[in-house]
Amino acid sequence: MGIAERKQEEKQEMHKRILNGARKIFLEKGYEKTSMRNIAQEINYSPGSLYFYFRDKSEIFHELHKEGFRLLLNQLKVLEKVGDPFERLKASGRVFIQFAQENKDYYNLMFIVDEPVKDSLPEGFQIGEEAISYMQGMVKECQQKGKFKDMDTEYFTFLIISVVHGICALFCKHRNTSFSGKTDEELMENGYEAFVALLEKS
Amino acid sequence: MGIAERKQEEKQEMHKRILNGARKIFLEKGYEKTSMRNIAQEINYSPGSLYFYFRDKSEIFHELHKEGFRLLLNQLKVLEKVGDPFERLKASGRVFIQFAQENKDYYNLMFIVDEPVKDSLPEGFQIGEEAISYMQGMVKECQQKGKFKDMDTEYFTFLIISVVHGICALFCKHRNTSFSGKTDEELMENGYEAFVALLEKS
DNA sequence: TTGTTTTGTTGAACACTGTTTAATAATATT
DNA sequence: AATATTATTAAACAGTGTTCAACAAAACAA
Repeated sequence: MGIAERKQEEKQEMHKRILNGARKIFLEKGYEKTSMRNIAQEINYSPGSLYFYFRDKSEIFHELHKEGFRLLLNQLKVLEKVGDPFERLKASGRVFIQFAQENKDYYNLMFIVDEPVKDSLPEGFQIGEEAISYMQGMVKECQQKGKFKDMDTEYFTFLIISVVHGICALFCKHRNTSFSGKTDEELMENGYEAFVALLEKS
Repeated sequence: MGIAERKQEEKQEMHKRILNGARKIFLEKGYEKTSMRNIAQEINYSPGSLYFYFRDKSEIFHELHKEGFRLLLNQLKVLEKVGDPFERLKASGRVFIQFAQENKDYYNLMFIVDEPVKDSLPEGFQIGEEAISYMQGMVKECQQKGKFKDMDTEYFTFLIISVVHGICALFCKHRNTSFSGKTDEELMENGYEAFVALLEKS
């Protein structure tokens, strides 16, 4: 069955080619302002053909959604070596914020834009749940070492996620231009360090 | 000039009528899924007529955007009587979170949806800046009373805003379903209280 | 009360959108 | 070589925001 095999490979190549074109346009113009015709034109295809490879526009988007999660998780992975859970926790936040800074559009696609959430939760959320239990695990480790002892694990985890996401979300929406002189990056990093300082006192 | 006066009043009435129809549809279906034709139909008008009163769809939206801010500020206003700045600060966060819970769609319009941000900042942002300096004032008051003494005022203010917004943003996007059993409201309130606990230790 | 100008309102049109589909071309199977 | 499968396309459909020429209504001037 060499032919069917080659066929499948060709199909996968086309799949990739569409995704590459779509990624470029999506990250350039955002979800709403990207049209199927834009994507098709980018790779010199007819708009209708896209529907041979993807059910609809949101399916293309979700593929990139997952891509973003893989990217982020890879960056978080290097922290596995950090032995002390509190240090690892603090560093995770920094990595997360850095990811948002360097991949603002991905961050938007992953955590803010909600257009194609629709009915069935996208697979990205499965990874999202993993990420949450990963965080919760770290918090628990910290607590076993005496940190945040009087805190409820779940609520505290939720708080930490909220802090980091809040910082990134404000950044992604440029909702933080009202602070004198300081750049977005300064605000984010020092705002986070202020939180770390609170944690350290706890 | 009694006639011109009446004319202006009539125009304002039409303005309001459009806004009322638009509010209903916007809060029902969100920004993207609301069309000018939807709004026109709601008030039995022709779509083109809307453009006699508003430059475009986003201008209608911004009017409601401002409306949301006025609503929120009114709710925050009752806290003026709270003498102790730290108590006032803590209560402000609770009020803010409650506002998001009770006006999820407004919150989306005000702080998350970015479709019509476009070029010139909407007037809502002027109010936003006021809100920020209001927060910063509270933090300063706290610091004068000995709280958060070793913290940078601006970064610390930014952190507080990030925490509260993060909690609300996760809620508005239903990105917090991965916590066992707990309802959204429980998570938000107890997550925030966990933060308050951190502040109190500081 | 005329005629004129200003103010509102409308339907039709334009250029776009996501998506479907019938026709067609290209390829694989028999 | 004939048939069946797979891939591609242009055209069409119903929707979008927005513009505009035509038209009606009211206000003003004579």
